[in-house]
Amino acid sequence: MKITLKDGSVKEYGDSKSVYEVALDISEGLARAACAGEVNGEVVDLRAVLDGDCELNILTQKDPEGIRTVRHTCSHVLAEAVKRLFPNAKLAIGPSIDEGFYYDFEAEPFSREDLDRLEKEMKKIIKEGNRLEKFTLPRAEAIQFMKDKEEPYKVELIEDLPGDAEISFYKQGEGFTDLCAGPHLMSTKPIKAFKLISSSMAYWRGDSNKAQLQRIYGTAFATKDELKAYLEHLEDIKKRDHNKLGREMKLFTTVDVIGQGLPLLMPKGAKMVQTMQRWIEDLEDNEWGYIRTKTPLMAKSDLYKISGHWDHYTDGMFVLGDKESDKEVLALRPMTCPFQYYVYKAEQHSYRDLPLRYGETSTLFRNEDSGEMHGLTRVRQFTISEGHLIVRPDQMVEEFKQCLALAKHCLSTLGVEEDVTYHLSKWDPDNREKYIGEPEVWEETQQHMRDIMNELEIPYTEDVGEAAFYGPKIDINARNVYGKEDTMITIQWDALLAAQFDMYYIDQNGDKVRPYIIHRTSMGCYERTLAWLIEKYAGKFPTWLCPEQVRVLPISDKYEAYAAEVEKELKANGILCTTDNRSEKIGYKIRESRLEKVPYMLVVGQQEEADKTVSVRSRFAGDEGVKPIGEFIGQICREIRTKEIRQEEEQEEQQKK
RNA sequence: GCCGAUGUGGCUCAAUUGGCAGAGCAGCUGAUUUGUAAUCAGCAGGUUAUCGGUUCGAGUCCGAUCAUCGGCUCCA
Repeated sequence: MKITLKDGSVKEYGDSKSVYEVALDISEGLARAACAGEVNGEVVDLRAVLDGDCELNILTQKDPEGIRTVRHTCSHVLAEAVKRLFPNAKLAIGPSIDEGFYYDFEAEPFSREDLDRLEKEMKKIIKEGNRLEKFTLPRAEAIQFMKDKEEPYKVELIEDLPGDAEISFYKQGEGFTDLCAGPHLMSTKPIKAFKLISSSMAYWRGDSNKAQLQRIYGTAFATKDELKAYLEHLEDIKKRDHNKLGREMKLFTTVDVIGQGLPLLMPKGAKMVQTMQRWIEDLEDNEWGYIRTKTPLMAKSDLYKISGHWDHYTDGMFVLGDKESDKEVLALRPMTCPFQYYVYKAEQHSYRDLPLRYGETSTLFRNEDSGEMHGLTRVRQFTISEGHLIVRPDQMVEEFKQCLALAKHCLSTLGVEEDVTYHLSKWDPDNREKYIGEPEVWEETQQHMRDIMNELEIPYTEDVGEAAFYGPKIDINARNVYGKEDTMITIQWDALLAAQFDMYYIDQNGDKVRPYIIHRTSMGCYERTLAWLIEKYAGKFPTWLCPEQVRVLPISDKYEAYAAEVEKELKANGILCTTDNRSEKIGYKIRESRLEKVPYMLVVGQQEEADKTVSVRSRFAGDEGVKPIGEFIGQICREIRTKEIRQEEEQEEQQKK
């Protein structure tokens, strides 16, 4: 047998070699191999060639499916190691995931030392290099097989499979056999580089009423270098974690006695939020036809009873007073919708008035479960660029599109347009009590939203059961540094709540007609967006967002007066500016300014004072030379006005000791 | 909410088996007056998250509370 690999290299095997042996040989060199090759002069997919004989797909570890297979096999090696060291552990499930794999066990919690021991045992197993052999059993026999092994979770898994299913197993050497659909490597040997990352608790089948299992996370790569790079990458992204960097940069903090999920924005963080808020409010009002409202942060329970939140959402609300009593009960608002509806209802509206686009910078309160709080991304109080559009049905599609366009504009201005995914969040027809309204309305609305997305050529996924209780929505999600997704922006289609609140307009014929409503945000909530920006830019924000845009650095106190003059002139132009008047060397001041990621430093000394110039040093280009003050002001004002995102200088960051 | 880990000056971290809470950076004071990533010296700063317990003695051991972090979404 002669195999020509994609890279042109040729491998020859004697006829006595089985396909298994050939495949194994190639799989050992997976990093170099390719999944397509030539066998005896004919181009074939090696997967297909080998499938028939031993089921294993030959894949390169570089192709995503290949490395998945390696990781999946690695999770079974972990399972074997756990059974060797902790014979009483029960096996649950062990899939490969985006950046690695995990396996759930019923066992005592694993410590880091346990993980280290398990890693050693896994290395041993890999060295033994046992062949993985697949076999199948009819369902009844499979159940008995796992019963004999005293693996109740596996029994449960098999019991959930259809009655006529052939259940597949992998025998991994003499000591260990696991239930698995495959595919797997044919041997444990090609696992060249792996690492157990962490352990934690997970519920059996993700259900908090079911057993608590111990989950071990790990990862595997084709080569040791790739693993090393990945682990370094993990260290690296920790440095831009908003929860660490945001505190270091004094953007926010938390205080024990204030409480969970209630971060304090420090002056620099507050300034950034103010910058964004002013931008969004002016943008919406001046360019996108919005009008502003300012409504209360709390209301009587009566309001939430009308909106449906009292029935659907009380667990998530802060209720002031005794819910059971007859006395007046207030609740902090978890959303602004009904408040703005009453603004609408306070006047009578003609069809000519519509659409009405109400915007509000609105602070909301949501009583998240105590374990859910995280930095600035999951909090109990937050402020959102919220808005509700009251729209005639015939205007709905166009207005919805405009909301998407505004959201995209905000994202691209912030420089994060490429980092998001779009999701059509649908209702769940099998869980109807969670939603109000008729199935036909839901299906029709969802189809409208599909049409809009397709017309705008925005790629999106459809997520069942993620809708609001009153309507489907488009969610725009972003990943944090750890790859976890959060919703940044949401635009919701609501054909139902207007009836709930008896909202109407008068049409051409003088009849009362129900409007439709769009609930939307343009750039999401300020706290979460700030967190996202911290991670996106690793704290090196575009100048327009920086809480300190310029720092004036006099060479010595002889030039304090001139520095003050420069600062005054910058501030008169709306530039956020400070002066470092300490009696330190210029190098020290520059170092500190760099570490605090201030975009522009203006060094001033004798020469500058004499010529009325500034010596510009920036985060983007290093030394930008000496310029007249007016020229620098013109340049930075333009950069701020256009919200330019200048390319960062390629320079080794010196680390703080 | 649940499981686990963690909690020592503003920050980063020390403190043998329970035995005098310590350093660097930051801060303050003084000296220095500096030309593009760290000038020198001195001083001050802590009820070891909070509350309780064990002990002659607790940062260290035990319990509770609070907070922070990881996980509870990926389904043989």
